[in-house]
Amino acid sequence: MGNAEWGMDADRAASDSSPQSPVPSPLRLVVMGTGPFAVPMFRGLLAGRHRVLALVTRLARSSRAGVKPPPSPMRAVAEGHGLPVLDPESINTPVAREALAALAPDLFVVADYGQILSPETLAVARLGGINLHGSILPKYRGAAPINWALYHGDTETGVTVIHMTPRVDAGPIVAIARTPIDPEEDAVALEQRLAQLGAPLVSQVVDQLAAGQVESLPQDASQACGARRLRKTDGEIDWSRSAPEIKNQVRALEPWPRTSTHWLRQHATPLRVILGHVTVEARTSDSPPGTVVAASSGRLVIATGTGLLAIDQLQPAGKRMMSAGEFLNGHPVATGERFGSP
RNA sequence: CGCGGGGUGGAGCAGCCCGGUAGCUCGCGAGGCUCAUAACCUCGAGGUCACAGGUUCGAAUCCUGUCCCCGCAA
Repeated sequence: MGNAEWGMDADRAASDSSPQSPVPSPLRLVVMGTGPFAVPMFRGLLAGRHRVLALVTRLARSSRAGVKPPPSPMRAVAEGHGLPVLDPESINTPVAREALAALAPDLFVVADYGQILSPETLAVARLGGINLHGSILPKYRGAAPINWALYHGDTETGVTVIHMTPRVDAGPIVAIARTPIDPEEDAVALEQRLAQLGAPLVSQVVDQLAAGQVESLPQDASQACGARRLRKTDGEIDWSRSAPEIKNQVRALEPWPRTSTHWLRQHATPLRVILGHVTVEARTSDSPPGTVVAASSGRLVIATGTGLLAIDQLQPAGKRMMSAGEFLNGHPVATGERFGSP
């Protein structure tokens, strides 16, 4: 359901060249993507038999004065293939739509792009658009599905390809793939894996579209939940949460905004530290949340609301990520001191 | 010219404001203690104090410039 129109369009596309041929005509694709999540999919399409006309990506802004922004991975791939790159401030202006229409695309293939396509923009492509999303929809609709899955301690996730509709991430499901989450996996690693998982899925769906053989399922809206964009403040540790919850937070918020707290040291201003790898301790303690219960022999252990959390790696403000041992060599943390918000 | 922190033996830091022969916690080497040890004790090696210039009798420390790292902000 929901693909009747598609099927007719795709049939027509196939019959344009050779009505009886088992190999339908290649589609004219415009890929939209910005982050690393979209790269494997992009490479897969470039290697496939369909025609990639252009990349649409978000405008690269300089992050620091006098320093060039790091080249976006998607842009680099496109330039490597001599593809045109469009980076409109907004994809939904008449000007941007004209530029897209000039390419006469059959299909938009979108992943980790950063802008929401209006119905008018979506209509520029003959078959509309498909989107690769980093969750098992309808769970975690929105900007940060991978992060929120980790944050909530999910043990399974996946990728979903949907037919794009005006409602964000709410379109009918065309393909889905699942994968278990490793308890130690962080958002960067999981995103890489999901990107790899999604790439062949997208190519397969594009092939099916070309052949007019797409089946889709509407999402069960009653099961939907959101995955809103991350905020800086999501990275602040509330030590009254449990040790496993804080560990999930640390895993989820890489590479941004990361998870941080402050060493509330005596006779000095609080020192902000970002947490790297942490371990949930089997022991428990009666100390109030945020209290240092061990700070020697290379081990830094903090009491949480439920359970103890060992900080294995941390990065003091202005410094690099270092082991707890290194940190303790230069910073006289004492048991009984507190970590928390200043 | 967005704001801020920092570059000191292999690691992490102090010293800098109030210039005067380099210190702490580790690591490393040798020896000792010990049934034994990542524990403890003693001794030791190892430093262009980011780089360049300036001020000074004398600069890690003050001044100027350069390079690099990081946090915030986008």
